[in-house]
Amino acid sequence: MADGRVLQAFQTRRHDHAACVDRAVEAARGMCERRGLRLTALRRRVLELVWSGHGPMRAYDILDRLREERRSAAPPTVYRALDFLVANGLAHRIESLNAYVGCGAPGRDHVGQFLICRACDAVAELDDRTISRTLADRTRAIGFQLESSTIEIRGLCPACRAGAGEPSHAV
Amino acid sequence: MADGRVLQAFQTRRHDHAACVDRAVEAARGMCERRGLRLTALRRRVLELVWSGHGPMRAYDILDRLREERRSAAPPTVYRALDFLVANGLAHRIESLNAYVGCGAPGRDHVGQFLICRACDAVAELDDRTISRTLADRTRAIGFQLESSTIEIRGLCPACRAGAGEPSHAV
DNA sequence: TAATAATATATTATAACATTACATAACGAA
DNA sequence: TTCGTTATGTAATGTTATAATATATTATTA
Repeated sequence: MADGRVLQAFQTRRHDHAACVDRAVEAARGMCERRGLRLTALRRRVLELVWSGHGPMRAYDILDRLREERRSAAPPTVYRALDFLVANGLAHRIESLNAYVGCGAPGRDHVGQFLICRACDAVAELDDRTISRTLADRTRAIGFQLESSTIEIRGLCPACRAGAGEPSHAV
Repeated sequence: MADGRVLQAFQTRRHDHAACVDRAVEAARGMCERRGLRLTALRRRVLELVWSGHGPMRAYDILDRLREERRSAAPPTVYRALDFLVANGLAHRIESLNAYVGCGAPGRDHVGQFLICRACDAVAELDDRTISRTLADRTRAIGFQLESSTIEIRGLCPACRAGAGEPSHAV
């Protein structure tokens, strides 16, 4: 009943974030190789920037960072790279924020369910089968054919809810 | 188990849409009166424009229509009216479309779950307690405190799924 | 009913988000 | 190498949304 998983959990303040980024890039490299996709330097760099925190990154924030290294960067540069990442399951777009997060389980077929902490700005990604099955069942019950879904939940993450102590955060 | 309701169903092609608009305006008037809110001419007109179809209306489309009658209309004019309508439960914003729909059950306390037909552009609004309870249960299970949610489902409505015949549409 | 306070709207400007269109460059297969 | 494909550069513009300030309208109450 309660299968499905937390694909990207809330992180503690002092986790090794460089390792998160490395893991994401490594996973992306493997996935692209297997599928014959080109993880170009630009796409790889945008992926790193998307992963520069565990919080949502906006396109123009990424663009600003990119420009520091690549004079030619312009809006299409970053939007094209983001489109590639999203199309191939390496990142997700958060509609309610016009922003992007790295995918915690690239390659795994899933619909994302996102928990967004309003206090620390971190995002966790779920693939909870109970939720997706319920949505499928209930929409089918009224004759609607589900093709894709946007599930974005705002609230307080466990650490921020506890208040002080060891809050998780967006890095 | 399957309580909750369809707050705004998909409509048939030939339903009396003027009656939908009238009903929405009448409900809004009653609700504003009970709560001491001012349903000004502008807000009422924007509500009518939001309801001019059963599909999502974008702010600048509303603005264009409004300008035909009110020379002074500018972006803040329509955004302020939309903010009022959304804040008071008379309309909902569809995040994944940057657009707005009239609420099918103003006054009723509910979280919206939206079914958006990609073929005819119509939107149905659910308040399915099985879905909302599942979301609450599953997020609580991982320690997250849910405050609000965005649930937007894309796919095919019953009529468009059937193909020909009597497709529903956005009016 | 005139003064006042609160709310709503007008107006101008600009911020924030995203795409179009076309040129050039890099890559990869024949 | 040539050619076709894919990726990136470049300029302009389209779309969505808000800031800031002024004015008008409405409601209250002295």
